[in-house]
Amino acid sequence: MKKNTVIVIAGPTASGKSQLAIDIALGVNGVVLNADSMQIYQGIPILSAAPNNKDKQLVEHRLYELFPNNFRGSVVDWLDKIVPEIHKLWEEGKVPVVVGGTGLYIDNLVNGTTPIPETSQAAHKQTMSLLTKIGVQKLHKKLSEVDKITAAKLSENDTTRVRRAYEVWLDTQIPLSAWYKKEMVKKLPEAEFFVIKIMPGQKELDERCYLRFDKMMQEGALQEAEKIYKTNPDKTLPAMKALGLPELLDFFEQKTSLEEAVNLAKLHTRQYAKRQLTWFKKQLKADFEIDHCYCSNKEILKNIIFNVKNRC
RNA sequence: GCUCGGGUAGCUCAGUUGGUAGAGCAGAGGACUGAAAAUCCUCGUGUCGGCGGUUCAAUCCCGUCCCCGAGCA
Repeated sequence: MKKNTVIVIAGPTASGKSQLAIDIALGVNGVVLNADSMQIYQGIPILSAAPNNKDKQLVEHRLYELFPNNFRGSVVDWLDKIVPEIHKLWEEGKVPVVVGGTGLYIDNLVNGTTPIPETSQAAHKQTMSLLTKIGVQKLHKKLSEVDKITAAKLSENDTTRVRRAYEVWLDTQIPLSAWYKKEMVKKLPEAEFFVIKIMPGQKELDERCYLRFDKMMQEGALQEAEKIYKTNPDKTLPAMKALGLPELLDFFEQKTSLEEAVNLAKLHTRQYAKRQLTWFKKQLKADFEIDHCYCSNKEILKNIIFNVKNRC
């Protein structure tokens, strides 16, 4: 295998990614690296399904629980962490096995990032206050005056993207659409990626989503949520959106029963898995695809490792 | 048994001063380049509880029956 190999495992929640990552890492002298936007935060290991001690004993895991949960992280914060980590592993003669369900992160790692500088606090704050003052639709209108192309592409209700586009314009005086014409910058141009997708059918996945949350509850998800609840968290923080956490916080605030919270958490997990499936289907190209959830299948594992060694 | 509510989409409910009805959630599909476990887009025929009556026309008015809830006996 080449020295600059990076194995990437993508797939929806509950598809068995983490298990596959461990099995592959064991087979190729690898180290598992996190590519999940929730598992980068501290204080929610159960709800975010971060690897447990048993997993960590089997094979080394890095880039989990990196930031405090009141930190607003982004793809770039993660890239800044994972890129040096991959270099380090290459030097150690180990294979990085990147695993996670956050398509955007994987996409940026594999295909690169538009070289927009980090937006200033001032631009961010100004946009946020504008947003709360005039609302998304009017902000979208303002955006269309300075960046017609982006505005036309976005729904006038798309808070996240309208905000981002306006912020970039405000900060750089260059429209986002102009930035997108520039060439993407790959942070690991020398890397040889081998992308594995797990793409199970929905029915199979549904059941696993439900079971997954039951298991979380058995492992102490409620206690974890209670700890967060006691810190009186800002619910707009990314980490506070971890599936199940908003629902359990509602329970502690006596807005719902526990049963209802659990049912909703399961539902939302299922809906999320579906969104991931859609994303991976078209947005990410794979070198190897599995059409069922992975449960330590030796044949599949052998096949994958054979393919990796053959190609990389 | 009587009185009052209510029975409308898979669920919670709007609504029609009579011209056969629409939101949220759920469901299906889709988008996605710095909050992505986020954010957003598209898709709505259902004996309007049953049966009669009045009417050109009834889910709406009247009668009656059935079911659910509350109160009174």
